[in-house]
Amino acid sequence: MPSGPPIGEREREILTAIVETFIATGDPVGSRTLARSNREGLSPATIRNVMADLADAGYLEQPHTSAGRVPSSEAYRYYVEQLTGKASLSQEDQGIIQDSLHGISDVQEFMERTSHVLSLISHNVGITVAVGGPKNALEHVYFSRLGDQKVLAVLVTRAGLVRDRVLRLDLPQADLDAAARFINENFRGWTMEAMRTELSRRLEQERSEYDRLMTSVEQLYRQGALAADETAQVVFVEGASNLVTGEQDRQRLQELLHTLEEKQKIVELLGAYLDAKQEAVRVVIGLDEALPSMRNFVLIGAPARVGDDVMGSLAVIGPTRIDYQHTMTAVSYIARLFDKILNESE
Amino acid sequence: MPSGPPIGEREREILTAIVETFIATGDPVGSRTLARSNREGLSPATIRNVMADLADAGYLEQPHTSAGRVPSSEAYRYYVEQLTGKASLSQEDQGIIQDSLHGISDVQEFMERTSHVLSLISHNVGITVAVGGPKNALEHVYFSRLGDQKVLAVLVTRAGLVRDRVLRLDLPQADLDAAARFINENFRGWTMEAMRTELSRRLEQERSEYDRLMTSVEQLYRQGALAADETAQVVFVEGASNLVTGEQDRQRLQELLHTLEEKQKIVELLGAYLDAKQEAVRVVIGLDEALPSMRNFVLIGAPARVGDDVMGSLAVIGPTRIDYQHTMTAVSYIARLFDKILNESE
DNA sequence: GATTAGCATTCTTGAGTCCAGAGTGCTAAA
DNA sequence: TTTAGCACTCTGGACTCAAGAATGCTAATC
Repeated sequence: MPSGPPIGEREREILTAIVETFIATGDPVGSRTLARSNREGLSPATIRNVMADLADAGYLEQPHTSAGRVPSSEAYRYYVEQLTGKASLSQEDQGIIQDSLHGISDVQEFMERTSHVLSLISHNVGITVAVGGPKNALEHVYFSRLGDQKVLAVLVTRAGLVRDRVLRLDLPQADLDAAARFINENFRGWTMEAMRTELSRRLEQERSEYDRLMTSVEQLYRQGALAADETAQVVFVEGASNLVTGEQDRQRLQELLHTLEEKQKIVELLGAYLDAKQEAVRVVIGLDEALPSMRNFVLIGAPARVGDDVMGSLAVIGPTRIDYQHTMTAVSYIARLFDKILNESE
Repeated sequence: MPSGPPIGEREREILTAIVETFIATGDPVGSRTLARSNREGLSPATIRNVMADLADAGYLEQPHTSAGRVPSSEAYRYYVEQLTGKASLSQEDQGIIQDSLHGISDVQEFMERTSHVLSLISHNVGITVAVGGPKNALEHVYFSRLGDQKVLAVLVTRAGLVRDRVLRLDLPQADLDAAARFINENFRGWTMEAMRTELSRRLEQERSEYDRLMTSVEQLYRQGALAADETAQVVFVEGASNLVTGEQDRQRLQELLHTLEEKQKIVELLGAYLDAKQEAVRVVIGLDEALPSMRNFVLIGAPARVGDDVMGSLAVIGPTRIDYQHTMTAVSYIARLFDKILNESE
């Protein structure tokens, strides 16, 4: 689809104008409208010619014969690419962000609020994911006997993520302490994955010569005290109601909202598109490959990092008709803030 | 509105039939339709007379002159009241519930899944709230130094709720341990509210003779390590997308979804209507008094308790046109299951 | 050769009309 | 007390119609 002759200056300008007008109004844009708002006084006819070329090249689409043109995914990609990225956030937006995120030192709390803030200032869906996957480094564990048969297991990752669970176990506190000490001394700094593998190996190997300690550890392990699978990720999705205005088709709206409720899918989506390596804001146009219900939607996201550690991702999901410049600026601003605020305390 | 002559047997029967037909079809129901499905062969005309009476008494409303009748809130209340409550859950639903909730010992996890299950089997919005308010009894606290300037504070309530926060503080682990010991020894079993009051009193009083211990405690206190305000409640809302089908008005749908995103409002709503004392399932018809956007919506909820402790609430929110019998049965079933499963381990 | 004016043509959209269908209320008969 | 009959009301879908917005093409113009 992204074929055809290379785009010249005039084509570029007109394409940009079309994208911007369409984003602003939502209506297919015609040659006449365009001619009016054009700086150089090009006539509608000329513009029509250019538009025909752009359509041939796959940048424009026509809902029906006598409607204006609508940008294709390819057009949005092109548009985003040529954005300068120099824009800065309005005073007002900066205020909203500062007010909500100031003075937070808890990663999860930061992420929860961030998803909210993102949805507020983008008027779309704000999403944050705190990575809780097997790649995380273990900081320490803590076990505490609660009732007759209950044990509280708290697991802290180096990234500052805390996961707690109440297990059904009946072990004296002394044994729990011993088990915690054992794990903390042996596995601090290991990835969850490696820790689990090694632990399971040792449990297997030493099965014959089990002592009290290993019995406790095994029980805790079996009960999932050290679980850190994909499902352990923490996801915040906020602002789904913002989509009601945009999506006309009832059926599709429902599917859309339903998809957003499936946290697991969202994690996969972000995981697939936002790899941790790349630094800056990333724009993915056309999410339907990953999620069919997300046709005509885009993802604008950035990794959330503190220093060199990736703690998760921040993103906005919205229709292709989203305000790219503004949203990109906001996402990038918050991503930087994330680093800054949480770094202060390191 | 709920006035007029007492309802006789025939009226009762017809009113019930109207409510049930309306719930099933969603269309205003007319005398003709009703006459067809009526056991005793009453003629449309007779039914019309009864309907006129019921309308006078405030049980029926008319969208416009020549449409059928629609049940009023009063009619739903009456309908719910005369439900036998004897119905039992289908095998299939029981299966779904058991599969999702089996073997969970963590209150929060149970609640999270429950909200999902409730939305699944009611085809509406499932809501659970774990009480985290000031009335909760403290079980114990635990502090752990994380990094240079970070402290993890874990607070466990007697109800089994765990709340963790990372604070920005720089205290050696020894001091943290001392502070935790102090709080655990002095305040275990106190309500959060009482604990906070007493603590703040002592801090005030002994300000002059501060020792190392009290300094640590004060710092922790100030940083919110012991916070347990309303906002600390944990709320799970699931299945909002189910409302898309039901609500026709775009504007209202948006408001509705927006309201459901405001967790705080939801907590208040449940708090206002589901007082902990009453045992069984409660049905509240007409939520617009509390939340204007919830006109034409009902709440079907029950307290979530383990033994005598109230841990929160379970509820379904849906349109007045909800399947009352089924939803009530489901809510009550899960409420009992909650007690049963979590009690096993006490 | 690039640009533009002119024009026939296509397609959407909203307004207006019309009619069948469903339901009501009332009166009079059973 | 119940029911049949009937005039009347209101909605909603089908249809038509005209205005408006765009287009593509051809021929004239710079």
